[in-house]
Amino acid sequence: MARAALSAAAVVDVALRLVDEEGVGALTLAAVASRAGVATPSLYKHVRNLAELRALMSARIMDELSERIGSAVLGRSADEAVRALMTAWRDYVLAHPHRYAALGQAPEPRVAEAGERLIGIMLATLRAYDLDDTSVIHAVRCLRAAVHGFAVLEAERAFQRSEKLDETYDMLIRMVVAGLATATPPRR
Amino acid sequence: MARAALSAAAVVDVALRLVDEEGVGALTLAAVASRAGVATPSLYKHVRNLAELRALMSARIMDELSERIGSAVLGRSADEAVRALMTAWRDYVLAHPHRYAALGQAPEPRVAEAGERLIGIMLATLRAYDLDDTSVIHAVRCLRAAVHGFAVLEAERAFQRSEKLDETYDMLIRMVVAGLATATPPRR
DNA sequence: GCTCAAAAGCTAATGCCGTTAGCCTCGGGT
DNA sequence: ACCCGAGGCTAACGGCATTAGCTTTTGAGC
Repeated sequence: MARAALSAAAVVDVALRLVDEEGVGALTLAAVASRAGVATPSLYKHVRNLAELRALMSARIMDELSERIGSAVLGRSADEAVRALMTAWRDYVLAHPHRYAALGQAPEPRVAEAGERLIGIMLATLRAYDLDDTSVIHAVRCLRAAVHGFAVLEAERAFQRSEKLDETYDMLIRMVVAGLATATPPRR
Repeated sequence: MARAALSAAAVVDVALRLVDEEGVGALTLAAVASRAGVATPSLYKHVRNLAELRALMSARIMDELSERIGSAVLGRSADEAVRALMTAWRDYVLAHPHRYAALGQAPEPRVAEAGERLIGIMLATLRAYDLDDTSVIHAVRCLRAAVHGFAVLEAERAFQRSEKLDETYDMLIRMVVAGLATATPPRR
């Protein structure tokens, strides 16, 4: 082995800090290299190209998110678990809005791969409700849609009015919880 | 006036067609210019720069979306109107997935400006429910979150399982409709 | 019909970025 | 003591956005 200064993980670290501080638009190999104290081409020793860096970042973000949500859900079940899940999700987005936005910058297939764990957590959380196999899938998708939609919109400051977003999210949580209670397979 | 060959609107047209066919990643001034049969710098006679082009595209997309949703809601009220609104929204996304994805490429303040009309429609639609002024705002936000979240995820093919997305969306609609029925101001 | 100013096009040039090629240099294993 | 490969570097290319400055067209007013 030679100098162990940098590594793929370290590059991702630097890139994430950069995005946190300056937004997704500032993510450039030149900027990452500069922060890492290295010439731009040197990054290619650790990362295949910009696209791969984005994918690695997305995977890392998904992992962080899954971990937080996973431990938030631990020991709770049913409605309480759903509330904890949704709250933890938003807390993460509020803590790292740019990071969450970066999730949307990688081509979805790769993010999806990294997100399998999170989906697993959601599936497990919803198992408390008596839904048949296909209904759980639909329910997880609805949960994802609601939470992710809110997260994206809040992260990009799309809610303009002065009403408190905390209250809006409370309402969304109640909506989802109520919806899950009455969830039956769609008739069609 | 000189040759009226191009115009800001025409440039936006070309750009939208480009995005429809090749995705948001393909949006480049060079590509737009080539399609318009013009040299790249000529575009600057109609559009200030790439960022402005993106903003104009977003405004146009928002207008299209608002128009379709507006006419879908016409003559309906309450639950039926909400169902029509959500259905029209998704239909638009399915018809132009890349276009919908392009909405997220412009800095939100400008998209928001263009989206005021759509928010107005949603506010009007939800007036049928007996909500106080602040609750309507929260309700509109929840509706936006659910629909937009589903739209984004579907547009970027984030739903992997084989279950029918139509059925998932039915469930989401039922969830939202049920949620609106029981919407009370969050206590806190 | 002629004129001419401005609108709308063009070419050339600049600078940033991603990416590749090829070289140099450590430092750990033999 | 040697060597070899990991990990760094510089140089160079091509694509892109953007700017500067020129040329062409055209329609409005005479």
